[in-house]
Amino acid sequence: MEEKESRKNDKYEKILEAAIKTFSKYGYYKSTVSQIAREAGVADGTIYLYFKNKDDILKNFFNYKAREVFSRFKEEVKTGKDALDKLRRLVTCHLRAFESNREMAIVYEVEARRRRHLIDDKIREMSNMYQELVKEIVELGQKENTIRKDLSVPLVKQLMVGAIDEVITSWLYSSKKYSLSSMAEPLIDLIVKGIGK
Amino acid sequence: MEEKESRKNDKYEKILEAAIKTFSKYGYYKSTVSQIAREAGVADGTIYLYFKNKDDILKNFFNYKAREVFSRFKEEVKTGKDALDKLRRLVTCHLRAFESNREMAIVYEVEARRRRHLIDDKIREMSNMYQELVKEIVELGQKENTIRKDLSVPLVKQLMVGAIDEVITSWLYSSKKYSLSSMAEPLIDLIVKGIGK
Amino acid sequence: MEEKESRKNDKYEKILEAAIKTFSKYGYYKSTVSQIAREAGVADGTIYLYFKNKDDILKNFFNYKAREVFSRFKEEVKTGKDALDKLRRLVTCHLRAFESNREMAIVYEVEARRRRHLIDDKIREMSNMYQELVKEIVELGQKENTIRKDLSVPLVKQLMVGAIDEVITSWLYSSKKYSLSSMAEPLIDLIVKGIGK
Amino acid sequence: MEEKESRKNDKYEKILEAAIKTFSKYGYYKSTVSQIAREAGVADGTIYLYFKNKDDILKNFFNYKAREVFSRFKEEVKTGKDALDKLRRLVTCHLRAFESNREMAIVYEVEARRRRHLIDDKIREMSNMYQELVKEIVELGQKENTIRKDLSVPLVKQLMVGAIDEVITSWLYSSKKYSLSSMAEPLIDLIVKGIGK
DNA sequence: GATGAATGAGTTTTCATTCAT
DNA sequence: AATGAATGAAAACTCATTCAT
Repeated sequence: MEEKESRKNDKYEKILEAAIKTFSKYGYYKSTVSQIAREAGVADGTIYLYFKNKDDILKNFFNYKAREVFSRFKEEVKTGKDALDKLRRLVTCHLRAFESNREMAIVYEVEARRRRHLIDDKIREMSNMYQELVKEIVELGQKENTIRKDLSVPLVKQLMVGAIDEVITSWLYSSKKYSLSSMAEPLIDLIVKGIGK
Repeated sequence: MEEKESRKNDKYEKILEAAIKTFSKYGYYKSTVSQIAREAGVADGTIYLYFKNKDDILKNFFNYKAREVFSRFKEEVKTGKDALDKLRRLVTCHLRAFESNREMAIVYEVEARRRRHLIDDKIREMSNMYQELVKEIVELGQKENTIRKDLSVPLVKQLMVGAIDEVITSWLYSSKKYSLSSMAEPLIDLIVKGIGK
Repeated sequence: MEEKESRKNDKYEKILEAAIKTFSKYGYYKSTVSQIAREAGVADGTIYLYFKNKDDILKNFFNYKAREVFSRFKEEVKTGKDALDKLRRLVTCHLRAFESNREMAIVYEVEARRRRHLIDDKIREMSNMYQELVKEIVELGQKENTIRKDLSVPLVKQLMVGAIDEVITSWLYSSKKYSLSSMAEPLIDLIVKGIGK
Repeated sequence: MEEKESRKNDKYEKILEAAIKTFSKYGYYKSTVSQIAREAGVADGTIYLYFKNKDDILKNFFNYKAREVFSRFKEEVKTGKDALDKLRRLVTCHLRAFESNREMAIVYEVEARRRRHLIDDKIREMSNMYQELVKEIVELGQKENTIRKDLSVPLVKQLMVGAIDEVITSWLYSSKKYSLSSMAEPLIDLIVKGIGK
């Protein structure tokens, strides 16, 4: 039973990994179900035993793959001892996660973040979850008096999320001569202190 | 003669506007050429008199529509009397432009920014052009001593571009109870001073 | 009036020549009306002032261009003093005509001869006209006692027409290191004496 | 297993037969893929499981259908005991084959023979193969002293191929009151002895 | 569960033809 | 007569999805 369960999981994951690989290479619309099946080493029809349809594969990417990564973010934030430490840990962990899984990063950045309105509620919720983390940090920092009080929490959220995404995207399409995680410290410094003198 | 010229332009623009409207509503891939034609009030075949193919419509969006907006940015930056003024003008102008043309904003954010590698050189060039503006401002500010010197110009570029895009995207998918341009001042403040105390 | 007539003819012919050139290069179906118009130096619509439709251009090729050539054949046959002389003249004239107008030859061989059933009666009639010439020669030769009597006239017709066409077609697609008209004498010799000893 | 194999072949052949039927009726260009699918009793898309595209169907006709016929010709020529016997067998076999498969005959004569330059190498090779047979016979006859030596082999080839094709084509578009194979003997007689007295 | 052949709706694109100027 | 922009019907082809084995 246990074994059967894990077998099942095995195929579910294999298809999901294949999909990520394919989506990251050709984009969602130009990827065909057959391509994914071939990449996963299963028959076309098998995909429909694990997913409702093509769209559902993308949705599952978030529920399964991304949720896994995101929960690590949560963990890191929980571990941090104060707001700035939490912030440092979140950004570092985020960049490291995306650096070590480039294909996932591409699918997330290209196919999901920008399509919030088109996609499923689950995905939006996923996206919001991240933003909640940021909110948490900001509010804690304000209590701790390490973060300015005269600022709109949602805006800070947007600044951080936007900056991090842009750093990731730039790295994705660069020739990758630098490591993504090496950007963490300078980025945090910038977010905290600003560009002004 | 004058009239004929404007008529001709008329149809090119009409199709382009219809395409932007359609792309912004359904996304590039889910929009059909027939839909665009109907929206533009022309026959399907007419589209191919003005554009090589569906892809070419998107490319033209940048060359024609976006380039127009971007050159306004350039103008604003040129007008600013110092780095911080230039910065303020750029951000304000950017938010205003996207606020007044929501459909263009969606197509730009969703279909282009995230697809840099897939799309035409012209578009990449377009995208770079913006980043050059930011670079210009930063370097001027460093000379004027209003912007910190211990920072990587590309990273600042990423922070700013990312933050602005995120602010726009959030607004696009919000219920729009606030004006986008009202975000300019607080955003600039944040970028300049940071979140720290 | 006369001049206007000839002007008209001028454009009619120009289009026809352009069509032959185009058809010979790309084949009837892959040639577009626009291509023909461009080649002829007229507007697309102008073609429809001189021809009912695309098909009609092909039909006119036979009525006008080919008929002209074919009437020369008739002339030659009339001039010949006996059956074998007529035969020699016909074959020689035929090969010369097609040699000097390769494009017409291609259109005739490829687009017409093999499509007898698909095409207009006029074309079939055209095609038959040639075969009538052969018949005339054969029957005269039989009277003159220079051509065997124990043979079916239609079959001889087929032998000759088939052989001549094949010689032309082979030449058309050869590297043309030999002249087509040089094949006349050997071919006639073969038709008259056969291959047997 | 055996059955599955034959089933598979079944559909490939069914489509091919349907295509030949359709091509012979309307010509290659006026035949649509949908027509062929309907005729074959399959869905449009199914065609693309067995053939790369419409063109590929025509190419397969030669590789599969015609090659089969042509190899029978080879067999017959091999069987003949001397040049004239080989000749008789070839011509008779050729006419019989085309008589019993009229649709194939039309496609071969109309769509292929005249398009040698446009079509696939395979087809040209096919066409050459036949001409090689003729060459073989002629050269043997010259050794045996039953065929004249003062003649160009390529020209004889053209005479024969041209004549046979013409006899077939004439029959195809006739009301078919005579059998095609009945033309074999008179045709051979003509080729061997010529029309002269 | 797994397969993959078959489906057919849906899409892009072409091009002969028309018609207002 | 001449133009050429506009039309829209028609065609090839793709691919997500189904279902008999």
